[in-house]
Amino acid sequence: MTPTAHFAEKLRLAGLRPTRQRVAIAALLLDGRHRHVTADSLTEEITTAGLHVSGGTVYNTLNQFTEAGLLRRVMVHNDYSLFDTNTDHHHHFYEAENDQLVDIPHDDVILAQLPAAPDGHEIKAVDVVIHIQSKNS
Amino acid sequence: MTPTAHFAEKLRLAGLRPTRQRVAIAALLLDGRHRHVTADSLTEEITTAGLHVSGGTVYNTLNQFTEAGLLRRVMVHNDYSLFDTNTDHHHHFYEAENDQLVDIPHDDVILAQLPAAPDGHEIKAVDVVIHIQSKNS
DNA sequence: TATCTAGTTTAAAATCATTCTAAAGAGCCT
DNA sequence: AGGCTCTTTAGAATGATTTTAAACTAGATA
Repeated sequence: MTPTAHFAEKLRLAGLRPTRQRVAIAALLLDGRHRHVTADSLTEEITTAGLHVSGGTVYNTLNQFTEAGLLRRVMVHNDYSLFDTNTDHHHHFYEAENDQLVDIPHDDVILAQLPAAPDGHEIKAVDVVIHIQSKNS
Repeated sequence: MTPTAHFAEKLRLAGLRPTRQRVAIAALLLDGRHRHVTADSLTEEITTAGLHVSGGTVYNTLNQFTEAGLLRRVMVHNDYSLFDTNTDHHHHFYEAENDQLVDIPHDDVILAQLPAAPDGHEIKAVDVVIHIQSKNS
C-alpha cells in the first residue's frame, strides 16, 4: 500500500473524505511522531514540503481531525490553539515563560481518586496540566 | 471599616493602587463568593451596579488581579478568558456542550503521584480539568 | 468514460476577544 | 496646593479564527 493510500484509508475510517489537502496534512501529522503543532507551524511544514493549503483549510482540517479523534487539543493558554499528535492518554508540563509544552509519560501521574460526574453526566477525559517555572526566577 | 476601605486595603496589600475602578471591581469579585467570570460578564455586572469602567480597564484589572493572586485564570477553551474568584487549590468539571464550568471540592481529586519537574524547574501549579458530557448524547 | 451532486477548497472579507495608543485624569507624597 | 507617576479612557490596532461565495473535486451513477 502506498503511503498516500495508507493515509487515505485512515481518513476514510475516521469518516473524512480523503481529499488531496487532508491526505497531505495527515501524512505530516499522523505518521506516529508525537508532537505539538499550531495552525501556523503546520502551515510552515506544508510550505516546507513544497505544498500549499489555504489558511481556512488548515484550520478546518485541524478541527476536523480533532473532532474525529486523530488529534487532541491541548489547553494551556488562549493565545492560539495547540494540537497534540499523540492521542493516547497522557498529561503535560507547561512552562508559561517560553510557552513550552512537554509530554509527561503516561504512568508518571496517578489519580488515586476522582469525583463522580454530576448527575446525568459522564467523564469523557481528564486533563492534567502541571505548570512549571525555572528555579532561578 | 467601610466596605470601600476594606477593598482598598486588600488592593494595597496586593501591591495595587486602589483606584475607584479597581475598588469597584474588587467589591464585585473579591467578596468571598466563588464564581467564574469573563471580561464580558464582569462588564455586565458593573453596568448593572450602575457604574461604568472602560473595556480596556476591565481587561487590565482582570489581568492585574490574576497577576496579584486575587483571581485565578482557568483554561478550558480558547474562545475567551475565564477567571475564578476562588483562588484556593481546587479543580474543575468542564462541559463543552454548554461551556459550563463547575468546581470540584478540594479533596475529591487525589493525585497519588506526580512526576518530578524537568531539570532546573519547579512545579508552580497543578490543574486538573475533568471533561464531562451528558449521558444521552 | 461522461455526468452529477454533495462535500471541499480557496482567497478574501468578517468576526471578536484582547491589547495598544495617546491624551486626560487621579492617587499620593511633600 | 503642586507635582510626579500611575491609571483610565475611547478608539484604533492586532491577530487568531471563522465565514463567505464561488470554483473545484471525490466518488457514485449512468
